[in-house]
Amino acid sequence: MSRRPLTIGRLASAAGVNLETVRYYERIKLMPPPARTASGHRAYEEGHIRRLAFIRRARELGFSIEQIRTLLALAEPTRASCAEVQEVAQTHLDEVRAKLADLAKLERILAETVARCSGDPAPSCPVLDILTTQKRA
Amino acid sequence: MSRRPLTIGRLASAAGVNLETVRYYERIKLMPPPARTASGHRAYEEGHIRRLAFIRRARELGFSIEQIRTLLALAEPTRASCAEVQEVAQTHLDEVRAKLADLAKLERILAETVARCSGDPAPSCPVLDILTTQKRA
DNA sequence: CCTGCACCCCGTAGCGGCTACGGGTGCAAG
DNA sequence: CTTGCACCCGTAGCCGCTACGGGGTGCAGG
Repeated sequence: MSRRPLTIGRLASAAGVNLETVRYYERIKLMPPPARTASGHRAYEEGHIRRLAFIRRARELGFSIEQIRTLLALAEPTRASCAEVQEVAQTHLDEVRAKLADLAKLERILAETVARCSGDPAPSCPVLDILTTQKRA
Repeated sequence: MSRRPLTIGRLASAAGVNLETVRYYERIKLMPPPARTASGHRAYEEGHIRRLAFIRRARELGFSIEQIRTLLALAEPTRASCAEVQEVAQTHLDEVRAKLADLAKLERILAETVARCSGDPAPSCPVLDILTTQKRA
């Protein structure tokens, strides 16, 4: 119920997004071009906050810009289909799981290797050993 | 024990790295500029393979280019100090663990949400709900 | 000897998803 | 009236490559 004009700065902080990012989203047509004041300043409405907040939460959940484009289209009131949304989300979940597995493997190797470090100013080091060892994927 | 000249293509495949990436590493001074044949082709030596393979393994372990620069300096035979190497690796391990934790949280939220999808062409969808819900970090 | 082809040369632009910079207006409070 | 912030715009930079285009080189087969 704010009466102040919805400038880009206010929109950005209302949605918890960087101001420059809002302009970027407009450039790549993720956000629609808003109305302008006589002097050319952007004038947003409540709906823009909701859209931007949606985008922000989707980004936090790691969805790509293109996936968000799809989700936004599917989120249109007339259009919503849980099955189609589920497909996008499942694809993303699969990608997240793949990255997670990779990162976990990495963590294990690094943790084991670092743990074997003496911490001495010695010339032999397990970390360098693992990087120098001839092993091919 | 190969007698064939070590061209960039051979070096790249010996170390398991893309050819363009080798030239990129040279541009950013991660690989030293090699000797050249009369016609200007790069002529590498065995040492270059070892250095490039080191870089590749470090990249696979997720070290940044700048971290690798440091590791390569510390790996110099005269220079090696396990304590200093350990510090770089520990920093990287901390970063990996932070990403891992974030990604795990993400995975849980996505998995839970997707699991609640009906799969119907219904207008209500848990995935859209979570993106539309007003919650601020 | 000539042709064809793989390999090499170089510089530059593109990817994703922003972020920063620079130089210019608009506008409101003190 | 002046200060100073918020906004305007276009462009370049970040990381770590990858791709593209338009050439030149080197070697094997015919």
